[in-house]
Amino acid sequence: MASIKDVAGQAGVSVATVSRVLNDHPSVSADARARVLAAVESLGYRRNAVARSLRTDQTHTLGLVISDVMNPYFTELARSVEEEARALGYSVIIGNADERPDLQDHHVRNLLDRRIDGLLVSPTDGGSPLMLDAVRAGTPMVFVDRWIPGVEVPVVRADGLAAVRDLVAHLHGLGHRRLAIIAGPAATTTGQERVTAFREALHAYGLDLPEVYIGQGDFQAASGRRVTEGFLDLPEPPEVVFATDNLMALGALDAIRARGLRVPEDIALAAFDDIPWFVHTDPPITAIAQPTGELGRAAVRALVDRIEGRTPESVTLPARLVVRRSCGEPAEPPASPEPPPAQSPAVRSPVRRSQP
Amino acid sequence: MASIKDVAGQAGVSVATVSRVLNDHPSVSADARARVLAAVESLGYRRNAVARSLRTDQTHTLGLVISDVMNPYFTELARSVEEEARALGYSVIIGNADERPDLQDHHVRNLLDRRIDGLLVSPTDGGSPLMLDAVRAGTPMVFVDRWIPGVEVPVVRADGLAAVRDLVAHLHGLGHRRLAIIAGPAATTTGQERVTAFREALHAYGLDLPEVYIGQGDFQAASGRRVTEGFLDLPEPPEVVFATDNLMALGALDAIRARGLRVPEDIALAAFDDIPWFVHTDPPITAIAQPTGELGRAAVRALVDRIEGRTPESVTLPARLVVRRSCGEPAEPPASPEPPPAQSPAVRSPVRRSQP
DNA sequence: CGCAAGGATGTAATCGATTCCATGCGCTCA
DNA sequence: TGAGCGCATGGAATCGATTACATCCTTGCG
Repeated sequence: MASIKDVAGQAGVSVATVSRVLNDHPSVSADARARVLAAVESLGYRRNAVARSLRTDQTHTLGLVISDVMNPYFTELARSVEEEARALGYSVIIGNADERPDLQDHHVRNLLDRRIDGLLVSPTDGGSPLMLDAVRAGTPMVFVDRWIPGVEVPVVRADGLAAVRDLVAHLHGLGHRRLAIIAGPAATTTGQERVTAFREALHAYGLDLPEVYIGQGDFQAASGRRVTEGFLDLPEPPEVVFATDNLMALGALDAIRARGLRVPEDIALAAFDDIPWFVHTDPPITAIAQPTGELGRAAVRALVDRIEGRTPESVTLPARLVVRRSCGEPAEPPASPEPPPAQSPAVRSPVRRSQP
Repeated sequence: MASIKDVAGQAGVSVATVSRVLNDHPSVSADARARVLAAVESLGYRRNAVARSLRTDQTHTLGLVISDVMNPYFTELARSVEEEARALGYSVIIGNADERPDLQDHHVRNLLDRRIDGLLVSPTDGGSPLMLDAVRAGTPMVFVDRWIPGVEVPVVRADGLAAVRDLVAHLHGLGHRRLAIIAGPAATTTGQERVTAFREALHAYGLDLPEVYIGQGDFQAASGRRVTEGFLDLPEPPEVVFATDNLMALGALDAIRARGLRVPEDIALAAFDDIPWFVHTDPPITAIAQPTGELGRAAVRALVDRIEGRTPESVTLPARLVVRRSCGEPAEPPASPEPPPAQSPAVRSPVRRSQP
């Protein structure tokens, strides 16, 4: 492949001049510029990003370590991250951790070795020494969706508190009293928060969240299936299962279907994370929707701010409830719930599909 | 960040020796090796992949340019590609072309600039000059799923011919006679092939595929919706809609639902590409399943073969029909179809997992 | 007319590795 | 005992860019 030297030779100038043309340095004569450009064209020269990165110590690349690519939520996140990064002149290398801390470490190490300019992480666990070291060493980093407490890194995430309250209000309004939850890994912030939010919302209605109604999942479909089977085997099974991510909801649906039970007649189902498919499942699933695209874009902006020397703040965007049929009752007018926290009315707008 | 020089200083040896230790060159005394390793440890040294790549002219990175990340089929493909690549010591940079030739070019250019060792592409169109140049210049390349005719590049793909025949047999057996298809872009091989296969299979049953029953889609959900609406507006609407990818099937389902029609009672639906969600839609969708994971792995192996100097062959794996309820009739025993081409009985075996 | 200012250009150092070549040393073997 | 071999090691070139510094030339102004 042609190098800058070849171009210089062909154009009859020095490599310095070629480099200046390539970087639009002002101090180049029109004549020289034209000759260089011609040479570039005729040789089909393309700048070697590797050499350039070595010299400038910038790769114009962002690393994104995601918990699970097969999860549509993260896929959408990845997509918006790439789009925004591209708009800002960066490329993105995606690492799929598959909810495994060891894989997460593998990718972080790999990305660091490649000298990416900054790292976007949705941590699978409480943070390995490797990641903490990277933060300490000053690697620009931003957490998305999940984060690691006590680490000085901006966090871009959705706040589901109000939406979970709306969900509980909705469920309570439909007459449900025995509500169960499929939790995510305790090592993840989202895993914990969602359970806490759910429990508190229940308390507000004088309801309890007994231990047997808390199933330990891992954000994967199989665990949703397993936990749901456990619920169904209980002497007094719950009336509602709330899966804290979309894959576990899918697993729950599997398990329920396998027993020959119907949703929502025999048992209701709700999920955290809304995805296009939820409109088409049988029945359509009531879910808490995150502003995924917005999150991805905000995360990239924060990271790039950090890379370019500014000091970004954490960003928290609200999630919202999308009511469908999986909890009983056709989706229709709010019928604002009765008792306690009447703040934040349930939003029922259709699922957004376009992007801003 | 510590460099090899720092390590050399700390260990009291030359950089050459450090490099030898790092690359396990045999000619290093146990003593020197130990001192280097200790220095590496104490400095937390990590090899700079950028510098290394510049010198060795290898990045140990594969580029994957995919037509659409939001399509679960491609997501799964990407995942398996990354897994196999990792197993072989390569990283993967994914570029999402979003079915847009310009974006595809952007990514190819970017990846080439980054001097990736090889490129995996599922082309969005007939091939831009850029891509053809790259091939001519000797960039190791492999096409996955789709390909560009006339270009000397190995292709790893699924053959849906037999499965499409099985599908038509199934539909015919259910009494359907007016079958329509939502085609993909004519610029893609898969877009054309699937229509051709469908038409021929229909012919075998003495059926015709009239122009009005061929809708032009673009592999995105919106086009599936639009085309399906067109079909439903016809004086004589089809009895079956066959969407040639899963997103267009989703769009078709949308459109059908929006008219208040039922699947399969009012109109049947089938799709190319099977995805986990099809089990849970209402009704579960009959689809042609590709051995996606296997395709991804085979593609990586072929590409790495090519990179390491061997000369890989193209690989074609069979797709298979998965019957569900969306075409009528509960899914049950094959009930081998009656009339013509009795060859290639519907394959219902589990997905093959072994490699050639 | 002479000198300073500043534009255009080239030379060479540099980034962090890898690797060829030369050197020094200890051994073996004739 | 000395020639020769091979191992361990260091020096220095190299990959392809960027960029500080030096140099030369052209202008403008006093």
